Amino acid sequence: MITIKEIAKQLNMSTTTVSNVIHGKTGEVSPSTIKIVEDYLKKVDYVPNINARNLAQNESKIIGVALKARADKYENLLMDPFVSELIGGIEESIRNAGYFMMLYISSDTDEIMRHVSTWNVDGLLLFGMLNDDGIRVSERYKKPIVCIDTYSIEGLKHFINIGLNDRQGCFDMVNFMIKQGHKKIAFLSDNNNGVDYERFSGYKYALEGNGIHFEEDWFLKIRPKKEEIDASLKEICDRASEFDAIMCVSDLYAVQLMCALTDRGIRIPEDISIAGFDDTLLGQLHRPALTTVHQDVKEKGITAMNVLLKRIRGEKTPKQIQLPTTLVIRDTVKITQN
Amino acid sequence: MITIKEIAKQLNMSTTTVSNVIHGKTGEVSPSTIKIVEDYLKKVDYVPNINARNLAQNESKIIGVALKARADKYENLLMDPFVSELIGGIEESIRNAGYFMMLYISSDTDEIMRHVSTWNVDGLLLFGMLNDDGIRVSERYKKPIVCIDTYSIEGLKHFINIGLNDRQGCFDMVNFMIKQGHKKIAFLSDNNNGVDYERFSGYKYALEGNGIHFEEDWFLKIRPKKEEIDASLKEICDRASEFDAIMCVSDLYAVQLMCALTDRGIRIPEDISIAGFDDTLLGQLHRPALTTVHQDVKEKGITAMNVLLKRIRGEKTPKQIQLPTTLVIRDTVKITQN
DNA sequence: AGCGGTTACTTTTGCGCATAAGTTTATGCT
DNA sequence: AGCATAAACTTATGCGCAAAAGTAACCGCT
Repeated sequence: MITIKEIAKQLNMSTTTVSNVIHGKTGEVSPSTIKIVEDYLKKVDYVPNINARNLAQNESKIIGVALKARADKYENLLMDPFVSELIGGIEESIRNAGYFMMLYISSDTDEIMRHVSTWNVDGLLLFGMLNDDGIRVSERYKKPIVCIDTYSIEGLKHFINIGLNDRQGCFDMVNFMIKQGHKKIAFLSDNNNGVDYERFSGYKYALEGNGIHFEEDWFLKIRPKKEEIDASLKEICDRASEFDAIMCVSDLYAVQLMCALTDRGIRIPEDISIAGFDDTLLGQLHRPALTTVHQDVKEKGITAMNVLLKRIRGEKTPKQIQLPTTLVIRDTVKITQN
Repeated sequence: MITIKEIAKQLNMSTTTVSNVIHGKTGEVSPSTIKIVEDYLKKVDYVPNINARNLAQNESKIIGVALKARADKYENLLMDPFVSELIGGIEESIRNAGYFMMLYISSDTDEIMRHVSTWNVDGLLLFGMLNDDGIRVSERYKKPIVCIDTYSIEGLKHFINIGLNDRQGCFDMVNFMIKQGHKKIAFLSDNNNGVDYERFSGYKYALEGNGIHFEEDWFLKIRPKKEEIDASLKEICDRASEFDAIMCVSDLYAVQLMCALTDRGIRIPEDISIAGFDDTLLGQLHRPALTTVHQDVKEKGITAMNVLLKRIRGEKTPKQIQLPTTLVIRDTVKITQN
């Protein structure tokens, strides 16, 4: 690996001159020298040593992207098309901005924050809730942090959040279902926090707004662990006849549920209607095609990165951005002709 | 960010002593001093500056993971569940080994190699074919490179490859279909190189081995671009009646095709049988559930990383590893009872 | 001639760390 | 006592780069 020093020696000049050419400080160097240096740089295919550069400049040009995997949820967070689509959008933005992406998947916020500090990354994108302990650790990390989909009170206090109008999205969908004559609508989720809680709230408001009384046991709790999911889905299927429809907190669950229902001969949407949330490939490529709440995942990733980059450059940004949702009516919610 | 120098000053000792404690060189420091330093380190939560460390040691503890996106194929490679599952496996291995993952998605091999050199990454994992130009550039990069799923002659000559018995997998599946009475079996793919070619070969061998003559127009070429895929799928559906079955080069295409067929009232497997390849979530969560060739994607990622790590440590490894496939018989290939 | 200012450089310093080389003190051994 | 040696340190150097500070030559102007 050739260094500036070596180049300077070969060309009989100082390292500063070479460095100036590299950084396009044309005012400092004569045109003829510039030419000489540039030609030589090209000839030897000079590549700067990033560690040296970062050490000297105290920056890293790295954006940390931390996915807080919930150990109980999936073996691999990336298995959810929602997450991989998000990462795709983020990666693209990072690259376009001339930064690099350090992908970090862990369930240990502390570990994440430690790594981020170690690497001196210029900014951090957090996906998944931060517990209060994690927030405490992150206090020490002085660079910008942008969260995606956080509803943690502490998190919102400390960080910028790029979110979604989750409540509204679910509200709209449940309203739509009610308008189609559905009354007994269950809600399927694996927990009652953060995003899931918001969506649940939207669901509940829609019920109440239409004079439908929400029964506690309409909240269908799914256990997502690999070894439990089948049993969990079975329980839910067994209760399917109690409901007109099930509002699922994500496409992934909606599709898993539909498979389980179909396997038991329960027809969608004739016997029961299903709605999802996220509008991922999984729902698009299912038959019947999933009626779902669309969010622009890629846009979310891009927005988050743009905000982060602005903060890195010291510009002001809103503290909170909520992206809109739209309904995508396909074939899993029974339509009433009128 | 506290530095070793500062710590040394506070404790009235030399930086070397502090450094020695950090690196566990207990032979060089008295137990009492170790205690003092360790306590202080914990107290101030010392985090080493990675750039300085790497500069001094000439290493980076970064593993580059480069996905060569084919610009024509998907907007986002990560959209394919196969890819995201692979990344998940790789990330886990990298983290367990105490390294970091720099994810890089690009269609420009040159750009990738340049970045890799810049960052002085300790090793590189390449997914997607390398053109000869890319290989030329990579010559300059002196550290280990492991490819995943490469069949490029030049690539195989220069790098380690972790692959799959693609040919055998397809051969087995087509044989199975023939045994179930299928005769006119088409092959669906978007190109005729690398992995796709291998799978195609397996398909062809199986036909020939069973005395079925392969007609050129049994190769169904799909155009994966977003704006063309629907038209492309339509053309294929229009020819569906010509075939007993379609062997698809990937689950993604298989599922897309099934949707297109279903939408046209063509029943699977009654009217036509479909088989996929990869065994991703997409096929598992489709109904009818996709009959497909299974590969352990996560295992592939882990294997690739392990080989790479061995090479980084200077250990010997095989130049080529081929993972096995197994058939997963579900519901999209019509079964003949006998 | 003498001065300010500009151009085109070079020398020097320091980023934070690891480590080779050097120093001092204590310990063991004959 | 004298000397080798080990233990427990410190000092000094360099990784490759960026940038502050320094220098030397020259130009135009009064």
